[in-house]
Amino acid sequence: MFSGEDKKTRIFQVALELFAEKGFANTSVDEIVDRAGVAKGTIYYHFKGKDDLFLMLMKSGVDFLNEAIREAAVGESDPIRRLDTIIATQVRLFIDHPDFYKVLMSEIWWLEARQHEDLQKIRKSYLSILEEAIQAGQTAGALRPDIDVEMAAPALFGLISHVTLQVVLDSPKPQFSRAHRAVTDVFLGGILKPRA
Amino acid sequence: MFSGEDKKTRIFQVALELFAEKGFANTSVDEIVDRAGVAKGTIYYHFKGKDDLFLMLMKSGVDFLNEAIREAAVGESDPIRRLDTIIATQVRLFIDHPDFYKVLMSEIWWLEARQHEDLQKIRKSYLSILEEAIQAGQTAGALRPDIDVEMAAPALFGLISHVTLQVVLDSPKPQFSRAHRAVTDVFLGGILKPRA
Amino acid sequence: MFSGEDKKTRIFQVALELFAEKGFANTSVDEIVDRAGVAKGTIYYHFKGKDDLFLMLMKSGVDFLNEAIREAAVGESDPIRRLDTIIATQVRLFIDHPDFYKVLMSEIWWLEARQHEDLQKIRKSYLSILEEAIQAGQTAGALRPDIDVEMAAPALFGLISHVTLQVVLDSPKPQFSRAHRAVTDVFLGGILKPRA
Amino acid sequence: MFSGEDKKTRIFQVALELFAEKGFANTSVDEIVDRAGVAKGTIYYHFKGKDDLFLMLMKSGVDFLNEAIREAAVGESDPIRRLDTIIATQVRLFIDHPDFYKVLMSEIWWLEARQHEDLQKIRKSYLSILEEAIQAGQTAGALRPDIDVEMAAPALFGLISHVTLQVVLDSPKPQFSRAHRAVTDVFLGGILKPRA
DNA sequence: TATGAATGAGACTTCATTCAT
DNA sequence: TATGAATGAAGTCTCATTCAT
Repeated sequence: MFSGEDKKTRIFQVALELFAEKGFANTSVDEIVDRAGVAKGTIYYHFKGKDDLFLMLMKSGVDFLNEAIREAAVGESDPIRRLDTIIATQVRLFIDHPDFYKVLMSEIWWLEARQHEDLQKIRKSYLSILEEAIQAGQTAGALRPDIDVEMAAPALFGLISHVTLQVVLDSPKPQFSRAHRAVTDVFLGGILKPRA
Repeated sequence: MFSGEDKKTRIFQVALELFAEKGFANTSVDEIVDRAGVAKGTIYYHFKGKDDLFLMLMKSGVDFLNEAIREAAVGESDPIRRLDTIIATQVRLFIDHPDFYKVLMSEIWWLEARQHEDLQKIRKSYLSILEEAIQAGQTAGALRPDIDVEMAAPALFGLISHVTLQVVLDSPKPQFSRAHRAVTDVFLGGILKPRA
Repeated sequence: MFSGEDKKTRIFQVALELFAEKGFANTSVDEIVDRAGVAKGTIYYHFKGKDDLFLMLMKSGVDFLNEAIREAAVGESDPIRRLDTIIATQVRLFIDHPDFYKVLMSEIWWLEARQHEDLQKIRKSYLSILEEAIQAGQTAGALRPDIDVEMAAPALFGLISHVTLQVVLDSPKPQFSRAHRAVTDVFLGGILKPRA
Repeated sequence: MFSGEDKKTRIFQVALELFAEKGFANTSVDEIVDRAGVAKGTIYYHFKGKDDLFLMLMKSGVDFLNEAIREAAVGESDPIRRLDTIIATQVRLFIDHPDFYKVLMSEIWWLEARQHEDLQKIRKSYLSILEEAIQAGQTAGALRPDIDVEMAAPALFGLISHVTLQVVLDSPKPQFSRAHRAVTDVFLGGILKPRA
């Protein structure tokens, strides 16, 4: 016997699982209800529809990410350490919740084309967090002054997500430290050998 | 009246357009034939089905990319300049064919889950080109020895694709040079201010 | 907080409103409870189901109509004035409760096909009131002897309902007198110019 | 083996039958395809959906009615005979196609509430044919000058439809002449005994 | 007397695919 | 080489109804 919140939560979890396994479009409502062990109507009692369920899922995930990053960065006054903390937090989340980010990364390309203005906004708000942190570092004189800040934010995002994807695909027990090091090495230091 | 090859080509172009606009799953065969101005059966005369059309599309695109990169890199013996050439080529292709890469970037996350073993192979072969180039640079002593080469390849890929996406989204006339500079700046030099 | 009777009454009113706005089949129980401000179960506490609610609604409406007509006609001994009174009463009711009659007029065509035997009976009983009144007038020699009485009753009903519908559709403040005059003019006198 | 037109026609006929038997809302697409002996998709190949099928049905029926009336009335210069011809034509059509008119009469009440602006227009255009004919008779001095022409048209329509309904319900072999006589008797002459 | 989460049958619709021409 | 009417499995969603509280 489950309370109402339990069933809604179960649907949430199962939907995320399935979307991550097969993608949004290839997951049917039937599959969700089968695996969740609820009746078909229950989905439609709790959500407006499949799209709505997806939107809620993404929203709550991105909100969580934003919150986590803000929280992690709040104590850091040193700009570089703040940036590093943000990176670490995000890598950690990607590795802990690969399902979610797989779905997000896949669907992010169609955000404009649909009615997902909400998510679109959230994406921008997320990028702007990165942007601010980079900007702050630049203003403080810790980062190269010629860096194109507007580009650096999506660069960091792409970097993190693909490195983490690789790590997740490679090993059953994904290593946080390897991914984290790879990202910071490349992003902060570049791959070039520093000239003496 | 079109010759057979014309119709097949048209279907190819239109399919790519639509997949890029709405995603693979959200594009129906009806839409493709409508916009292409051919009859429904024509698709099935030229391709085994929708999946086959998609696969052909991706295959020809990635083959083209590989070929272009190989061609561009062939004359360069200096490892850093070779890497830069590869980056430039890829940024150029991303900007010239955003439709194709949007689709590719979206579907890349499901490669394992489906019957896309072919594409999976192609992805690996592509990453290995990057990997080799980086490895060569490292061996030659031009790159930092502590770089995690296996991670650097996907890192570069994510970096390029997201920076280019940003550039494409931002302006109707996407600027190659800005994207290229951003990628090389970050990837090669990192964002940290070099210590004097 | 409403007493039980209040809620039942509210459901009645709201259901009639909605059935009139959108038809029986296009009105969902959810809509009724939403607009009535009661919980879903409450409908099923007070009524056996949606059909039952509908039946009760129609029944009470037709009963009311019959009662009103009987009451109005009771004092009239002159057959023509009695007929006129019946017409006036019905026109008045149609105009005062357009919602109800809209629903009735729409559903009347399916009486046979469904389980609405009750309503079917009621319809016949209603038509027979008209028939009796016409018959009485004919017997008394006030009406043309060649009138087909069995046809005249539905004729009158159709006449009244459609004239009233027109009046209701035409103006926000439907005019009783215009509708009444039109019906009696046509029904009693016909539209032909009397021969001198 | 049926040609394409045959299947579409079959769907048309069967849909009308079923809508007349059970009403629009109570007829499922499954029932239509079952009785028509076609596949489910065939409906959606020929029509946009169930609503569209219904609309087409009503449209073609009302068009036919309008055309028939116009054709019948065209030769008649005498206003009263023209009116009588119109009535006769309509009664004839009602009796010959009771299915269609049952559906029309039932759904006509919800025309405003839906997207049926087309049908709404058609209804008005139909009423205006009646109105013109009545107006012409009045202008020619053949009809009572005090008749409210705007009301007389819906009056005639309601009269015809309900009288015909009665005739159809009463007997398996509906009698045209009885219905026709009843309508003209009432509408033209009224039921009052002419004063000497 | 009243509630509302949960149900599941069944509704409408989509769509990749086939096949006779 | 090309067509397009036809298909039917599978999809999303609605909704009257139930039941534990």
